Amino acid sequence: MLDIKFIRENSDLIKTACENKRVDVDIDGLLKLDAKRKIFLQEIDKLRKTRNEIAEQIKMDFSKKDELIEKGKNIKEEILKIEKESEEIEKEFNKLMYLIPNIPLSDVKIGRGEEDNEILRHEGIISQFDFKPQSYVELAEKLDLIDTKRAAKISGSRFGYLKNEAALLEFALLQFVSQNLIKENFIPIIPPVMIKRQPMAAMGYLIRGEEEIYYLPKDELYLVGTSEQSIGPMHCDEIFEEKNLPKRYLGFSSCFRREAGSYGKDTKGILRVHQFDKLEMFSFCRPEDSEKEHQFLLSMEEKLIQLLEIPYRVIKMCTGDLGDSAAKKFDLEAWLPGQNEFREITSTSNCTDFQARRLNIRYRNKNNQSNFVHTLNGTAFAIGRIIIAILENYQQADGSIKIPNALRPYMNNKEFIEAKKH
RNA sequence: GGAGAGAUGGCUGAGUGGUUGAAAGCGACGGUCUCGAACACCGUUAUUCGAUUUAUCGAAUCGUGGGUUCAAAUCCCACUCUCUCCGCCA
Repeated sequence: MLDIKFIRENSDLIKTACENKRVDVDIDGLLKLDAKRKIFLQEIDKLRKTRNEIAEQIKMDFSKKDELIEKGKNIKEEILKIEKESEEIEKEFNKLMYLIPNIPLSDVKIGRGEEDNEILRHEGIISQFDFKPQSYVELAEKLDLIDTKRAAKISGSRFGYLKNEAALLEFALLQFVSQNLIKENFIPIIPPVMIKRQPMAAMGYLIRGEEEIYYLPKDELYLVGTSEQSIGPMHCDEIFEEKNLPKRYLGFSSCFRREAGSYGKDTKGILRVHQFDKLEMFSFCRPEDSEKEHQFLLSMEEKLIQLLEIPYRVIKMCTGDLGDSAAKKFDLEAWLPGQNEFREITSTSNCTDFQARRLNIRYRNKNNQSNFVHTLNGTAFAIGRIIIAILENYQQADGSIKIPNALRPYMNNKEFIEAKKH
Protein backbone atom coordinates (compact mmCIF):
# COMPACT_ATOMS: atom_id res chain seq x y z
CA MET A 1 0.00 0.00 0.00
CA LEU A 2 1.20 3.47 -0.84
CA ASP A 3 0.45 6.78 0.82
CA ILE A 4 -2.52 8.49 -0.83
CA LYS A 5 -0.87 11.88 -0.31
CA PHE A 6 2.15 10.65 -2.20
CA ILE A 7 -0.06 9.34 -4.99
CA ARG A 8 -1.86 12.68 -5.26
CA GLU A 9 1.38 14.59 -5.57
CA ASN A 10 3.21 12.12 -7.80
CA SER A 11 0.57 10.60 -10.01
CA ASP A 12 2.85 10.55 -13.06
CA LEU A 13 5.56 8.75 -11.18
CA ILE A 14 3.04 6.14 -10.01
CA LYS A 15 1.68 5.69 -13.50
CA THR A 16 5.17 5.08 -14.85
CA ALA A 17 5.91 2.66 -12.00
CA CYS A 18 2.75 0.68 -12.73
CA GLU A 19 3.62 0.60 -16.40
CA ASN A 20 7.15 -0.55 -15.64
CA LYS A 21 5.84 -3.26 -13.38
CA ARG A 22 3.37 -4.19 -16.08
CA VAL A 23 0.44 -3.69 -13.77
CA ASP A 24 -2.73 -2.08 -15.02
CA VAL A 25 -4.29 0.25 -12.46
CA ASP A 26 -6.57 3.19 -13.18
CA ILE A 27 -4.67 5.95 -11.36
CA ASP A 28 -6.80 8.76 -12.79
CA GLY A 29 -9.88 6.87 -11.69
CA LEU A 30 -8.39 6.53 -8.24
CA LEU A 31 -7.66 10.25 -8.04
CA LYS A 32 -11.20 11.07 -9.11
CA LEU A 33 -12.58 8.76 -6.44
CA ASP A 34 -10.22 10.35 -3.95
CA ALA A 35 -11.57 13.82 -4.75
CA LYS A 36 -15.16 12.63 -4.43
CA ARG A 37 -14.35 10.85 -1.22
CA LYS A 38 -12.86 14.01 0.20
CA ILE A 39 -16.01 16.01 -0.51
CA PHE A 40 -18.15 13.43 1.24
CA LEU A 41 -15.74 13.34 4.13
CA GLN A 42 -15.91 17.07 4.58
CA GLU A 43 -19.68 16.99 4.38
CA ILE A 44 -19.90 14.30 7.04
CA ASP A 45 -17.38 16.08 9.25
CA LYS A 46 -19.46 19.25 9.09
CA LEU A 47 -22.66 17.43 10.00
CA ARG A 48 -20.99 15.62 12.84
CA LYS A 49 -19.72 18.92 14.12
CA THR A 50 -23.25 20.34 14.33
CA ARG A 51 -24.40 17.11 15.92
CA ASN A 52 -21.72 17.44 18.57
CA GLU A 53 -22.70 21.07 19.14
CA ILE A 54 -26.33 20.15 19.62
CA ALA A 55 -25.42 17.47 22.12
CA GLU A 56 -23.35 20.05 23.96
CA GLN A 57 -26.27 22.53 24.05
CA ILE A 58 -28.68 19.95 25.40
CA LYS A 59 -26.29 19.28 28.22
CA MET A 60 -26.01 22.97 29.08
CA ASP A 61 -29.56 24.15 28.60
CA PHE A 62 -32.42 21.83 29.46
CA SER A 63 -35.14 24.40 28.73
CA LYS A 64 -34.83 23.95 24.95
CA LYS A 65 -34.33 20.23 25.22
CA ASP A 66 -37.26 19.02 23.13
CA GLU A 67 -36.54 21.38 20.28
CA LEU A 68 -32.86 20.47 20.24
CA ILE A 69 -33.52 16.75 20.31
CA GLU A 70 -35.70 17.18 17.25
CA LYS A 71 -32.85 19.01 15.53
CA GLY A 72 -30.41 16.30 16.51
CA LYS A 73 -32.67 13.64 15.07
CA ASN A 74 -32.73 15.41 11.72
CA ILE A 75 -28.95 15.69 11.65
CA LYS A 76 -28.69 12.02 12.42
CA GLU A 77 -30.86 11.17 9.42
CA GLU A 78 -28.77 13.36 7.19
CA ILE A 79 -25.47 11.84 8.31
CA LEU A 80 -26.84 8.37 7.74
CA LYS A 81 -27.88 9.28 4.23
CA ILE A 82 -24.51 10.69 3.23
CA GLU A 83 -22.61 7.88 4.89
CA LYS A 84 -24.57 5.42 2.81
CA GLU A 85 -23.76 7.31 -0.37
CA SER A 86 -20.06 7.50 0.39
CA GLU A 87 -19.81 3.83 1.31
CA GLU A 88 -19.59 2.64 -2.30
CA ILE A 89 -16.96 5.20 -3.16
CA GLU A 90 -14.92 4.28 -0.13
CA LYS A 91 -15.06 0.61 -1.06
CA GLU A 92 -14.00 1.20 -4.64
CA PHE A 93 -11.27 3.55 -3.45
CA ASN A 94 -9.81 0.97 -1.08
CA LYS A 95 -9.94 -1.68 -3.77
CA LEU A 96 -7.90 0.47 -6.10
CA MET A 97 -5.47 1.42 -3.35
CA TYR A 98 -4.74 -2.24 -2.77
CA LEU A 99 -4.10 -2.78 -6.47
CA ILE A 100 -1.26 -0.29 -6.72
CA PRO A 101 2.09 -2.04 -6.47
CA ASN A 102 5.17 -0.79 -4.70
CA ILE A 103 7.34 1.62 -6.67
CA PRO A 104 10.65 0.21 -7.89
CA LEU A 105 13.75 1.91 -6.52
CA SER A 106 15.49 4.22 -8.97
CA ASP A 107 18.40 1.89 -9.71
CA VAL A 108 16.15 -0.94 -10.84
CA LYS A 109 16.30 -1.53 -14.58
CA ILE A 110 13.11 -0.98 -16.51
CA GLY A 111 12.20 -4.16 -18.28
CA ARG A 112 9.37 -6.39 -19.36
CA GLY A 113 10.22 -9.62 -17.62
CA GLU A 114 12.71 -12.37 -17.02
CA GLU A 115 14.54 -11.68 -20.26
CA ASP A 116 15.48 -8.17 -19.12
CA ASN A 117 16.93 -9.12 -15.74
CA GLU A 118 20.55 -8.17 -15.19
CA ILE A 119 23.21 -10.74 -14.42
CA LEU A 120 25.39 -8.92 -11.90
CA ARG A 121 28.16 -11.47 -11.47
CA HIS A 122 29.19 -15.10 -11.44
CA GLU A 123 30.78 -16.64 -8.37
CA GLY A 124 32.43 -20.00 -7.80
CA ILE A 125 34.11 -22.35 -10.17
CA ILE A 126 31.97 -24.52 -12.37
CA SER A 127 33.32 -28.05 -12.01
CA GLN A 128 34.42 -29.86 -15.11
CA PHE A 129 33.34 -33.46 -15.17
CA ASP A 130 35.23 -36.13 -17.10
CA PHE A 131 31.94 -37.96 -17.42
CA LYS A 132 28.48 -36.85 -18.39
CA PRO A 133 26.93 -35.35 -15.26
CA GLN A 134 23.62 -36.86 -14.37
CA SER A 135 20.46 -35.07 -13.36
CA TYR A 136 19.65 -35.16 -9.65
CA VAL A 137 16.54 -37.14 -10.53
CA GLU A 138 18.62 -40.06 -11.79
CA LEU A 139 21.15 -39.72 -9.00
CA ALA A 140 18.52 -39.60 -6.30
CA GLU A 141 16.73 -42.58 -7.67
CA LYS A 142 19.86 -44.72 -7.76
CA LEU A 143 20.89 -43.65 -4.29
CA ASP A 144 17.36 -44.00 -2.93
CA LEU A 145 17.16 -40.38 -1.77
CA ILE A 146 13.97 -39.07 -3.29
CA ASP A 147 10.76 -40.98 -3.96
CA THR A 148 8.26 -39.14 -6.11
CA LYS A 149 6.54 -42.28 -7.39
CA ARG A 150 5.17 -43.29 -4.02
CA ALA A 151 4.47 -39.66 -3.21
CA ALA A 152 2.23 -39.60 -6.29
CA LYS A 153 0.27 -42.55 -4.86
CA ILE A 154 -0.29 -40.71 -1.62
CA SER A 155 -0.49 -37.06 -2.59
CA GLY A 156 -0.46 -36.79 -6.36
CA SER A 157 2.01 -35.11 -8.65
CA ARG A 158 4.55 -32.54 -7.48
CA PHE A 159 5.22 -34.16 -4.12
CA GLY A 160 8.19 -36.12 -2.89
CA TYR A 161 9.57 -38.14 -0.04
CA LEU A 162 13.10 -37.15 1.01
CA LYS A 163 14.79 -40.32 2.26
CA ASN A 164 18.03 -41.51 3.77
CA GLU A 165 20.87 -38.97 3.31
CA ALA A 166 18.51 -36.52 1.62
CA ALA A 167 16.54 -36.31 4.86
CA LEU A 168 19.77 -36.14 6.86
CA LEU A 169 20.99 -33.39 4.54
CA GLU A 170 17.91 -31.37 5.41
CA PHE A 171 18.67 -31.72 9.12
CA ALA A 172 22.30 -30.82 8.45
CA LEU A 173 21.40 -27.76 6.38
CA LEU A 174 19.11 -26.61 9.14
CA GLN A 175 21.96 -26.75 11.64
CA PHE A 176 24.43 -25.24 9.22
CA VAL A 177 22.26 -22.22 8.44
CA SER A 178 21.18 -21.52 11.98
CA GLN A 179 24.76 -21.75 13.28
CA ASN A 180 25.84 -19.20 10.71
CA LEU A 181 22.95 -16.77 10.99
CA ILE A 182 22.38 -16.68 14.73
CA LYS A 183 25.80 -15.02 14.89
CA GLU A 184 24.26 -12.15 12.92
CA ASN A 185 21.47 -11.53 15.43
CA PHE A 186 18.79 -13.46 13.62
CA ILE A 187 16.11 -14.73 15.96
CA PRO A 188 15.34 -18.32 15.04
CA ILE A 189 11.65 -18.89 14.69
CA ILE A 190 9.25 -21.60 13.60
CA PRO A 191 6.09 -19.82 12.53
CA PRO A 192 2.54 -21.05 11.94
CA VAL A 193 1.99 -22.21 8.38
CA MET A 194 -1.76 -21.62 8.42
CA ILE A 195 -2.72 -17.97 8.53
CA LYS A 196 -5.83 -15.83 8.32
CA ARG A 197 -6.97 -13.85 5.34
CA GLN A 198 -6.08 -10.44 6.64
CA PRO A 199 -2.34 -10.99 7.18
CA MET A 200 -2.12 -12.82 3.87
CA ALA A 201 -3.72 -9.87 2.12
CA ALA A 202 -1.58 -7.36 3.96
CA MET A 203 1.58 -9.06 2.79
CA GLY A 204 0.38 -8.47 -0.75
CA TYR A 205 -0.26 -12.03 -1.84
CA LEU A 206 -3.99 -12.05 -2.45
CA ILE A 207 -4.23 -9.23 -4.96
CA ARG A 208 -2.60 -11.04 -7.83
CA GLY A 209 -1.76 -14.66 -7.27
CA GLU A 210 -4.60 -15.95 -5.12
CA GLU A 211 -4.59 -18.89 -7.55
CA GLU A 212 -1.22 -19.88 -6.18
CA ILE A 213 -2.32 -20.23 -2.58
CA TYR A 214 -3.87 -23.18 -0.77
CA TYR A 215 -6.98 -22.31 1.17
CA LEU A 216 -8.84 -24.31 3.81
CA PRO A 217 -12.42 -23.07 3.47
CA LYS A 218 -13.77 -24.88 6.51
CA ASP A 219 -11.40 -23.00 8.77
CA GLU A 220 -10.94 -19.93 6.58
CA LEU A 221 -7.17 -20.34 6.72
CA TYR A 222 -4.49 -20.04 4.10
CA LEU A 223 -1.38 -22.21 3.85
CA VAL A 224 1.73 -20.07 3.59
CA GLY A 225 3.75 -20.15 0.40
CA THR A 226 6.71 -18.83 2.37
CA SER A 227 7.21 -18.17 6.06
CA GLU A 228 7.54 -14.49 5.18
CA GLN A 229 3.75 -14.41 5.08
CA SER A 230 3.62 -15.56 8.66
CA ILE A 231 6.61 -13.65 10.06
CA GLY A 232 5.89 -10.24 8.53
CA PRO A 233 2.50 -9.81 10.22
CA MET A 234 3.88 -10.88 13.62
CA HIS A 235 4.48 -7.27 14.58
CA CYS A 236 1.41 -5.72 12.97
CA ASP A 237 -0.01 -2.73 14.86
CA GLU A 238 3.20 -2.51 16.86
CA ILE A 239 5.71 0.28 17.32
CA PHE A 240 9.37 -0.67 17.57
CA GLU A 241 11.88 1.19 19.67
CA GLU A 242 14.50 2.53 17.31
CA LYS A 243 17.27 0.85 19.28
CA ASN A 244 15.70 -2.56 18.60
CA LEU A 245 16.09 -2.19 14.85
CA PRO A 246 16.99 -3.96 12.68
CA LYS A 247 14.92 -6.85 13.97
CA ARG A 248 15.94 -10.00 12.15
CA TYR A 249 14.22 -13.37 12.07
CA LEU A 250 15.35 -16.68 10.69
CA GLY A 251 12.22 -18.68 10.03
CA PHE A 252 11.96 -22.33 9.16
CA SER A 253 8.76 -23.72 7.74
CA SER A 254 7.15 -25.86 5.16
CA CYS A 255 5.88 -23.86 2.22
CA PHE A 256 2.86 -24.69 0.11
CA ARG A 257 2.31 -23.64 -3.45
CA ARG A 258 -0.34 -24.72 -5.90
CA GLU A 259 1.97 -24.09 -8.87
CA ALA A 260 -1.07 -23.28 -10.94
CA GLY A 261 -0.10 -22.22 -14.41
CA SER A 262 3.13 -24.17 -14.38
CA TYR A 263 1.68 -27.28 -15.97
CA GLY A 264 4.31 -29.12 -17.92
CA LYS A 265 7.16 -27.11 -16.34
CA ASP A 266 9.65 -29.07 -14.24
CA THR A 267 7.28 -31.94 -13.81
CA LYS A 268 9.94 -34.41 -12.78
CA GLY A 269 11.65 -34.61 -9.42
CA ILE A 270 11.36 -32.02 -6.67
CA LEU A 271 12.52 -28.80 -8.29
CA ARG A 272 8.95 -27.54 -8.39
CA VAL A 273 6.72 -29.13 -5.78
CA HIS A 274 3.58 -28.24 -3.86
CA GLN A 275 5.34 -28.58 -0.54
CA PHE A 276 8.92 -27.84 0.44
CA ASP A 277 10.85 -26.62 3.45
CA LYS A 278 12.56 -23.29 3.53
CA LEU A 279 14.76 -21.24 5.81
CA GLU A 280 13.78 -17.62 5.42
CA MET A 281 15.33 -14.40 6.63
CA PHE A 282 13.07 -11.50 7.49
CA SER A 283 14.10 -8.06 8.57
CA PHE A 284 12.39 -4.99 9.97
CA CYS A 285 14.56 -1.88 9.77
CA ARG A 286 14.68 1.90 9.58
CA PRO A 287 13.90 3.33 6.14
CA GLU A 288 17.37 4.85 5.85
CA ASP A 289 18.93 1.44 6.49
CA SER A 290 16.91 -0.71 4.13
CA GLU A 291 19.28 -0.55 1.15
CA LYS A 292 22.14 -1.56 3.39
CA GLU A 293 20.04 -4.27 5.01
CA HIS A 294 19.09 -5.59 1.59
CA GLN A 295 22.76 -5.88 0.64
CA PHE A 296 23.33 -7.60 3.97
CA LEU A 297 20.65 -10.21 3.30
CA LEU A 298 22.10 -10.78 -0.15
CA SER A 299 25.56 -11.17 1.35
CA MET A 300 24.25 -13.77 3.79
CA GLU A 301 22.69 -15.74 0.95
CA GLU A 302 25.97 -15.61 -0.93
CA LYS A 303 28.00 -16.53 2.11
CA LEU A 304 25.94 -19.65 2.74
CA ILE A 305 26.10 -20.85 -0.84
CA GLN A 306 29.80 -20.04 -1.01
CA LEU A 307 30.45 -22.12 2.09
CA LEU A 308 28.81 -25.01 0.28
CA GLU A 309 31.06 -24.25 -2.69
CA ILE A 310 28.29 -24.25 -5.21
CA PRO A 311 28.77 -21.98 -8.24
CA TYR A 312 26.06 -19.40 -8.75
CA ARG A 313 25.22 -16.11 -10.33
CA VAL A 314 23.53 -13.02 -8.95
CA ILE A 315 20.52 -11.67 -10.81
CA LYS A 316 19.04 -8.25 -10.31
CA MET A 317 15.41 -8.30 -11.30
CA CYS A 318 14.03 -5.71 -13.67
CA THR A 319 10.82 -3.79 -12.95
CA GLY A 320 8.64 -6.28 -14.83
CA ASP A 321 9.80 -9.19 -12.67
CA LEU A 322 9.48 -7.63 -9.23
CA GLY A 323 6.08 -8.58 -7.92
CA ASP A 324 3.71 -6.23 -6.12
CA SER A 325 5.45 -5.71 -2.80
CA ALA A 326 9.09 -5.49 -3.85
CA ALA A 327 10.86 -2.27 -4.71
CA LYS A 328 14.03 -4.15 -5.54
CA LYS A 329 14.92 -7.80 -5.73
CA PHE A 330 17.92 -10.06 -6.23
CA ASP A 331 17.89 -13.76 -7.02
CA LEU A 332 20.71 -16.23 -6.70
CA GLU A 333 20.79 -18.94 -9.31
CA ALA A 334 22.85 -22.05 -8.69
CA TRP A 335 24.59 -23.89 -11.44
CA LEU A 336 23.07 -27.32 -11.99
CA PRO A 337 25.46 -29.41 -14.13
CA GLY A 338 22.87 -32.15 -14.60
CA GLN A 339 20.43 -29.67 -16.13
CA ASN A 340 23.23 -27.68 -17.71
CA GLU A 341 21.69 -24.42 -16.57
CA PHE A 342 21.34 -21.96 -13.71
CA ARG A 343 18.24 -22.29 -11.55
CA GLU A 344 16.84 -19.96 -8.91
CA ILE A 345 17.68 -20.99 -5.37
CA THR A 346 17.22 -17.82 -3.35
CA SER A 347 15.47 -14.50 -3.64
CA THR A 348 15.69 -11.37 -1.54
CA SER A 349 13.36 -8.37 -1.72
CA ASN A 350 13.30 -4.93 -0.24
CA CYS A 351 9.62 -4.13 0.23
CA THR A 352 10.34 -0.66 1.66
CA ASP A 353 7.29 0.56 3.62
CA PHE A 354 4.76 -1.12 1.32
CA GLN A 355 3.97 -4.03 3.64
CA ALA A 356 4.59 -2.03 6.82
CA ARG A 357 1.90 0.47 5.83
CA ARG A 358 -0.74 -2.22 5.46
CA LEU A 359 0.46 -4.04 8.54
CA ASN A 360 0.79 -0.77 10.47
CA ILE A 361 4.28 -1.53 11.74
CA ARG A 362 6.12 1.57 12.88
CA TYR A 363 9.10 2.60 14.92
CA ARG A 364 9.63 5.56 17.20
CA ASN A 365 12.71 7.67 16.61
CA LYS A 366 14.70 9.80 19.05
CA ASN A 367 12.35 12.73 18.55
CA ASN A 368 9.43 10.57 19.61
CA GLN A 369 8.02 10.58 16.10
CA SER A 370 6.73 7.35 14.67
CA ASN A 371 7.26 6.26 11.12
CA PHE A 372 6.74 3.09 9.11
CA VAL A 373 9.57 0.57 9.13
CA HIS A 374 10.88 -1.08 6.01
CA THR A 375 10.51 -4.83 5.61
CA LEU A 376 12.85 -7.14 3.75
CA ASN A 377 12.90 -10.84 3.13
CA GLY A 378 15.41 -13.25 1.74
CA THR A 379 15.67 -16.97 1.28
CA ALA A 380 18.43 -18.47 3.37
CA PHE A 381 17.95 -21.91 1.86
CA ALA A 382 15.12 -23.49 -0.06
CA ILE A 383 16.12 -26.91 1.20
CA GLY A 384 14.91 -29.03 -1.71
CA ARG A 385 16.70 -26.93 -4.26
CA ILE A 386 19.91 -26.85 -2.25
CA ILE A 387 19.82 -30.62 -2.03
CA ILE A 388 19.40 -30.71 -5.81
CA ALA A 389 22.39 -28.40 -6.25
CA ILE A 390 24.51 -30.50 -3.90
CA LEU A 391 23.63 -33.75 -5.65
CA GLU A 392 24.41 -32.41 -9.09
CA ASN A 393 27.55 -30.44 -8.24
CA TYR A 394 29.08 -33.05 -5.96
CA GLN A 395 28.38 -36.16 -8.04
CA GLN A 396 31.26 -38.54 -8.68
CA ALA A 397 32.05 -40.77 -11.62
CA ASP A 398 30.88 -43.85 -9.70
CA GLY A 399 27.49 -42.31 -8.99
CA SER A 400 28.20 -41.50 -5.37
CA ILE A 401 27.90 -37.97 -3.96
CA LYS A 402 30.60 -36.19 -2.06
CA ILE A 403 29.27 -34.36 0.97
CA PRO A 404 30.29 -30.67 1.05
CA ASN A 405 32.97 -29.98 3.64
CA ALA A 406 30.87 -27.42 5.44
CA LEU A 407 28.10 -29.94 6.05
CA ARG A 408 30.18 -32.90 7.22
CA PRO A 409 30.15 -31.87 10.88
CA TYR A 410 26.37 -32.15 10.74
CA MET A 411 26.46 -35.46 8.83
CA ASN A 412 28.47 -37.56 11.28
CA ASN A 413 31.59 -36.53 9.33
CA LYS A 414 30.60 -38.78 6.48
CA GLU A 415 32.38 -37.96 3.23
CA PHE A 416 30.18 -39.65 0.66
CA ILE A 417 26.66 -40.73 -0.05
CA GLU A 418 27.21 -44.21 -1.42
CA ALA A 419 24.97 -46.38 -3.50
CA LYS A 420 22.71 -48.55 -1.31
CA LYS A 421 23.18 -52.31 -1.25
CA HIS A 422 20.01 -54.01 -2.30
C1' G B 1 -16.45 -29.72 22.58
C1' G B 2 -18.73 -27.59 27.69
C1' A B 3 -18.53 -23.49 31.61
C1' G B 4 -16.65 -18.83 33.05
C1' A B 5 -13.50 -14.13 32.86
C1' G B 6 -11.51 -10.48 29.92
C1' A B 7 -9.67 -7.01 25.53
C1' U B 8 -8.63 0.85 27.25
C1' G B 9 -2.47 4.98 24.93
C1' G B 10 4.75 2.67 24.07
C1' C B 11 3.61 -0.55 28.73
C1' U B 12 0.71 -1.38 33.55
C1' G B 13 -3.99 0.18 34.80
C1' A B 14 -8.67 3.48 36.42
C1' G B 15 -13.05 4.58 34.18
C1' U B 16 -21.18 1.84 33.89
C1' G B 17 -24.58 7.51 29.18
C1' G B 18 -23.03 14.13 28.61
C1' U B 19 -15.76 19.25 29.06
C1' U B 20 -13.23 11.38 29.14
C1' G B 21 -8.83 11.63 23.92
C1' A B 22 -9.46 9.32 28.37
C1' A B 23 -7.05 9.46 35.91
C1' A B 24 -2.67 7.44 38.03
C1' G B 25 1.90 4.95 37.61
C1' C B 26 5.97 3.24 34.52
C1' G B 27 8.82 4.16 30.25
C1' A B 28 10.70 7.76 26.63
C1' C B 29 12.18 12.80 25.54
C1' G B 30 13.55 17.98 27.17
C1' G B 31 15.13 21.03 31.33
C1' U B 32 17.09 22.19 36.51
C1' C B 33 20.85 20.12 39.72
C1' U B 34 26.09 17.68 38.71
C1' C B 35 32.88 17.84 36.47
C1' G B 36 29.74 13.85 34.52
C1' A B 37 26.12 10.26 35.92
C1' A B 38 22.47 8.32 39.33
C1' C B 39 18.76 10.39 42.64
C1' A B 40 15.31 14.31 43.13
C1' C B 41 12.36 18.11 41.00
C1' C B 42 9.80 20.73 36.69
C1' G B 43 7.85 20.11 31.88
C1' U B 44 6.59 17.41 27.20
C1' U B 45 4.84 12.81 25.40
C1' A B 46 -1.33 8.70 20.88
C1' U B 47 -2.77 7.82 15.87
C1' U B 48 -5.38 8.72 11.30
C1' C B 49 -8.11 11.92 8.08
C1' G B 50 -9.68 16.79 6.32
C1' A B 51 -9.28 22.35 6.17
C1' U B 52 -5.62 26.06 6.69
C1' U B 53 -3.39 32.49 6.46
C1' U B 54 1.26 26.43 9.00
C1' A B 55 -0.55 30.09 14.66
C1' U B 56 -4.26 26.55 14.58
C1' C B 57 -9.40 24.58 13.60
C1' G B 58 -12.62 20.34 12.74
C1' A B 59 -13.72 14.90 12.45
C1' A B 60 -12.76 9.90 13.81
C1' U B 61 -10.46 6.21 16.87
C1' C B 62 -10.97 2.53 24.02
C1' G B 63 -10.43 -5.69 20.12
C1' U B 64 -13.64 -5.77 15.09
C1' G B 65 -18.44 -4.93 12.84
C1' G B 66 -23.46 -3.57 13.55
C1' G B 67 -27.47 -1.41 16.72
C1' U B 68 -30.02 1.82 20.65
C1' U B 69 -29.58 7.33 21.80
C1' C B 70 -29.92 14.27 20.66
C1' A B 71 -25.22 12.14 22.88
C1' A B 72 -21.62 5.63 23.70
C1' A B 73 -15.03 3.54 26.20
C1' U B 74 -19.70 3.10 29.11
C1' C B 75 -26.15 0.04 27.10
C1' C B 76 -27.66 -4.13 23.30
C1' C B 77 -26.28 -7.90 19.33
C1' A B 78 -22.72 -10.62 16.42
C1' C B 79 -17.76 -11.83 15.54
C1' U B 80 -12.37 -12.23 16.61
C1' C B 81 -8.70 -13.00 20.04
C1' U B 82 -6.63 -13.97 25.08
C1' C B 83 -6.90 -16.28 29.88
C1' U B 84 -9.01 -19.97 33.68
C1' C B 85 -11.55 -24.63 34.73
C1' C B 86 -13.56 -29.38 32.69
C1' G B 87 -13.33 -32.93 28.54
C1' C B 88 -10.20 -34.83 24.52
C1' C B 89 -5.29 -35.31 22.61
C1' A B 90 0.70 -35.60 19.90
